[in-house]
Amino acid sequence: MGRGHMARRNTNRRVGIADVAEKAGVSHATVSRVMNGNAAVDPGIAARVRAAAVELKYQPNPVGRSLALGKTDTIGIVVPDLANPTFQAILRGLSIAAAQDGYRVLIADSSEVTSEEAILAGEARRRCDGVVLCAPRMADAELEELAPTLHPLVLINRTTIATNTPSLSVDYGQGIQELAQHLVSLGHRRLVFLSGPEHSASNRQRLVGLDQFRAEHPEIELELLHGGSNFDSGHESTEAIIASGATGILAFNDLVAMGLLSGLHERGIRVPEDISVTGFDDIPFAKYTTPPLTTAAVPINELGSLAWRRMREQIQQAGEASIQAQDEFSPRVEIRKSTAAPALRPAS
Amino acid sequence: MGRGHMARRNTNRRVGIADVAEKAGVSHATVSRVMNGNAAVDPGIAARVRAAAVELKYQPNPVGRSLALGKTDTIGIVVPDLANPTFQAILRGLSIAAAQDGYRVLIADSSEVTSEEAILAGEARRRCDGVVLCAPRMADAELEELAPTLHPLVLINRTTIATNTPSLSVDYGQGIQELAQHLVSLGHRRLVFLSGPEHSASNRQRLVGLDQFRAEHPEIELELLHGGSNFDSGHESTEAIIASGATGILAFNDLVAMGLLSGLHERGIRVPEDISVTGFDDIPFAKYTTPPLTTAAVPINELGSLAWRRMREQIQQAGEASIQAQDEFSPRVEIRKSTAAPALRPAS
DNA sequence: GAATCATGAGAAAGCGTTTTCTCAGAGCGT
DNA sequence: ACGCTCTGAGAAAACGCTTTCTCATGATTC
Repeated sequence: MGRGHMARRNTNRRVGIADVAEKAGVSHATVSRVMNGNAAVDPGIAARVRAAAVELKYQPNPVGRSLALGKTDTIGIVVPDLANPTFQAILRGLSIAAAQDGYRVLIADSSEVTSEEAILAGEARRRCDGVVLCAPRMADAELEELAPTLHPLVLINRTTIATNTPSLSVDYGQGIQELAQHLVSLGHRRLVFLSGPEHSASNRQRLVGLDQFRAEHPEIELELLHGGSNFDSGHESTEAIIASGATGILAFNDLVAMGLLSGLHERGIRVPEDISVTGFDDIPFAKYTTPPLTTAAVPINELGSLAWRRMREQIQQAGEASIQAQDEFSPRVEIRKSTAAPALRPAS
Repeated sequence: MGRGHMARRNTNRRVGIADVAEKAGVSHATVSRVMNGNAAVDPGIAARVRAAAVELKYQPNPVGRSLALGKTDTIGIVVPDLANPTFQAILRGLSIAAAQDGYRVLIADSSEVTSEEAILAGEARRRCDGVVLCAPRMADAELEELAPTLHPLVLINRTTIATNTPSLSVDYGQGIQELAQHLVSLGHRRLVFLSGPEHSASNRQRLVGLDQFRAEHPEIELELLHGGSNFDSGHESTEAIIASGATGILAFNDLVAMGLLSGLHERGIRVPEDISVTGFDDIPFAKYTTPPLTTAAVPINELGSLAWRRMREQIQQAGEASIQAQDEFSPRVEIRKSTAAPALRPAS
């Protein structure tokens, strides 16, 4: 009995707009108006409403708002691995920048499972006003197909052919060339590139950069060793690196370099006296390794905040489809102590 | 003209339940039923609906669902600083564990601004089904008052008096005692504790642990130096540490220890030959520093997943208020290479 | 003083779902 | 055959808010 079949629910219910309206003796429309300052409302009434609101500790339900407004004030980010400092930094920069504009970020960790990325991104998009996607291993075709469905979208380290999705990328090809150049100018003649995951887009970029390097430096011996993208894979490559006889090692990234550093240390190989090692990314820890790591610094903190700026641009100009910026960062070689001239030219 | 004043919107509209219903020739109620498998529905009709759904690529709008269901399948986490590996690890563990149960996580970084934490937590709570709160510096009174309003809540490294909010904490007091004990048993007699942020709850715990240690070891000289919680503060303390004349340093955490390590290295002080240094937390990088860091390992990956488990318990037993578990982890001392017997007993 | 206008508040539709309520029709027993 | 129960589908309410529409009231103007 009672008026509605759900009347009972109203006990222990969270305070809603209706409660405020009742207390202030106005309609909920008016409450909404004063809360959002949308239309002109009599100052006296407005004051009464506001008083009622604070007294009841009224806080608008964001889900209701979202449904009515068609926006969630939330953006999603999908990353392949939250354990990677690079993605941690992007997430952090994004979160802080977005927060400044009143947006929150929802995170989706694909745990390196490439096949899940598209699904996660889609789900995130439905819950959020936009998505920033880090999917280094997703196939180009899949990305191309997925991108338009995600629309407010910004890509990290990937680009699409269609020019309407902004992307931020790092010129890994140039960075790795500069690192190689650095080693060569120190006197190294035998290098090895300890490569990253096979299907990683950024690894491919490094590879083409190194091809170019080879073309320009035919005198340099540059070997390629397969590895992964984390500590352990760097550590596991220690023996192979030693066996290679190279004096200069280009590790896929800082994590790999650090794993390698620790492996070499265990084996009693001195860095940089016996072998020079470079990383990539300049994660916060890179300058605290022993020896401090020579690496290619990518402006990791800016990436996140710029990602947000690009996202915001899209959200604001909703509709008016325009060509989006494709930002590319040039890494800057950060010479520290893990590289030096090779001690003696080894017999070749 | 047209039927409603918003009819125009229906162009370029996302496909909704109504579209599926129309295509399948049923009511939207029926579509909902087959999508959720809630009530029995004729297999033939169900098939028709499902076909229509896939053909239109229908994906239910989560905001609509959330409003109707009163849940968002999302939990929030508020952390003081996403740059800290400890919180990164908690976030990661939480995110992965929650994802396994179909939940997502929304992140709120308070950027160390204690006064924002309560607000952020409140906002997060309104958007989510629960909140996990890391607020090491929030005043006890404020926490006590805030906790009930956040209800499905799990606290990290904080506890409340009211026994109905689960909390996960690390026994920092015990851990620091064991580290001190370790140094003493190596032969150190002059120690300094390089403390963390003044109002940090976990710092206070370390302090009481050390008081107890002092009581048990009146013969040991234990000085206290004020510091912070990150790399830089550890680095900045280098001179003070050297000046202290101590041979065994208990750093607030691994970050501080690493900063100190690098500062000592720059000054030519050898670790562990001249000075022994310990950290706390055992962040992933701790075993790759040079020398590898002796530290107290907290099961950082478990923290996140256990936080989710406790959260899930609360979400499931919604209503039936029961006493919640207060989990406490005992850190395990991880002896590596940054600690050793002091070279010579310095003149005292 | 009557007609016009501006102001501002309430009624109601709409956002996209789920779920209750209700009722038509089929199947069954007697 | 009649009425009964049962199955299953549609109508409509509900979730909590925003916003359009509408209309009353008081102010303004000729």
